[in-house]
Amino acid sequence: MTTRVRFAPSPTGYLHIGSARTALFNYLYARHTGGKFLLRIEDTDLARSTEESTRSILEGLEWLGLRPDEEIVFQSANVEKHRKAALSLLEAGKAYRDFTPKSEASDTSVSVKSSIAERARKEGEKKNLRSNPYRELPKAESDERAAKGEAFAIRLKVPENGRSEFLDEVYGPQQRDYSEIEDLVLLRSDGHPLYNLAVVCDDIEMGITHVIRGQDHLTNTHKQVLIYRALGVEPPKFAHLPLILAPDKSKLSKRKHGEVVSMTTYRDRGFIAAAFRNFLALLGWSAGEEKEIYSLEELIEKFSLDGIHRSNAVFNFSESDPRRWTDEKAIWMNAEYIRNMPLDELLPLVREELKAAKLWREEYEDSSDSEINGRVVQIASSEIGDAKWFRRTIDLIRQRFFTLKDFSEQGRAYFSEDFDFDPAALKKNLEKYPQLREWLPELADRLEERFSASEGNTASGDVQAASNGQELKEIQPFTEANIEPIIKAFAEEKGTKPGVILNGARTALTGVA
RNA sequence: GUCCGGUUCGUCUAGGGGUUAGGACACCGCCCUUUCACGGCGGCAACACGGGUUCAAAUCCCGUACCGGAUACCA
Repeated sequence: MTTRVRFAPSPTGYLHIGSARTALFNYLYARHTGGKFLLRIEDTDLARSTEESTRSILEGLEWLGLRPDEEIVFQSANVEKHRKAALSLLEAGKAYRDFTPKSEASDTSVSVKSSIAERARKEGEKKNLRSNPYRELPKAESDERAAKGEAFAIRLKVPENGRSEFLDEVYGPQQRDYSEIEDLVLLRSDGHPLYNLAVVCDDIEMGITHVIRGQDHLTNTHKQVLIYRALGVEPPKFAHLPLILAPDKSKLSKRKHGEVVSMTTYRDRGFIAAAFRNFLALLGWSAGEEKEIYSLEELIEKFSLDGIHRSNAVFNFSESDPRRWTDEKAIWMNAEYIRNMPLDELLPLVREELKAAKLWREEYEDSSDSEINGRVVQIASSEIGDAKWFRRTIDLIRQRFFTLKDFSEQGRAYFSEDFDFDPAALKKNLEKYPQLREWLPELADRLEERFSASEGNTASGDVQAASNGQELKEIQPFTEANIEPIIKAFAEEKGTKPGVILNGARTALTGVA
């Protein structure tokens, strides 16, 4: 039997980091086992679900490269089936009608969650989960009241004695006494199916073999197993994932922590999808080796359920420090990808970034330059063509960048005359040495003289150089190796350190430190 | 409250009876570069606590503490 897993978000907001990781793990597991990765949008909570959320989630998954293998299932399309399932359970005597009027939601000033916790605490020990007066109502009477139009919810009849058990692929054997599980509502009094029922029905229908989801569902699983059994279906395997926590160890939430938990934030702030995916994979899972950078292929090959942790992971960021707006390891990993990924994969991403920043020029297009090797500093694009120049420039400056945004911000001066000077850089590299005001233009003239692009003086000019003996100096290319001695000599001549010249030039030319 | 889960450097983690407890990020230092960055080398830094079991416990068992999750006619 082939593995079938699913990612089942509810569209009540953008794609959250924790959800994204759940999706990723499902995807990796499916690929690793040669199975299918499915997507189901759990949009049955009409009040909270929005189309925009659905779109945002899809976008996030798309960005991460997690495309479902089959048609997306919208849970709301299946409510009729869910209803039927509840009714069949009722018919079979495995569920009962509860005619208790629906209690009004308590005051809205407190969050729903805490008010529920509060109530649970109050009810405390004396609770008896089998005390519902309608649980043992004779069928005839129940039918009659229903026929008369009295509203009812359908509750699952949880056995009085015994315990629920299942084996979690991550957390091991799980058990829960039935006395701890309430007769959960399957169908609301307005006929609306509830989460646990809907999930089970859909997972059955979709042929799900492994349910991989957040650990916050661990206790739900007992209820769901009960529903599977009542329906006469063998439950799938379950694997629960540790949660991702905020630095204060609270559950990472959209409401509380804002955009740092949203997938789209990372896309919009210049992250490489592969880098972020790599980072996410290592949050709560490990291949058990001393390695951090994994290609998607490697992740798929090495992924296994028993590499998943049992303890929650903290996603480390600081709300007050803009430099640590997200986990520093994620930023580092992104920089690592920017520096080391094949240039041809980076170029299109940089192009998009520059386009967004209105710095893109069509002349940069088509830059298939195979002969690039080493660091050729080519200042003038006129000498080698814009496309080639672009390619080399990106390859040069990517060494110091962390996100794609840096190409249009820190690196703006490479693509536009209109750029800002970093005040700190100005102070440190230019104002400190007033003589630079004369030195730099002088140096520029000297370099110009030396490397001026007259007759065939291009990057590949060394061919000519070789055949031209003593004229060598005149036609050397403008490379790091060739500039260096000139700068050194210049510095010496002016009685200063090359660093002063170099730093000053960099800041004057690019605006950055 | 009750039930369930968890606890190795600040953070992500390896290790699951005998290790100088390993790696990564961050931080610090040195080297490279008479520049920034990259890179290289090194440093700081952890087994929550208390009892067992054992020749030997970070590792197995019990308890405590702390953290988290769940407890809804939400998902």
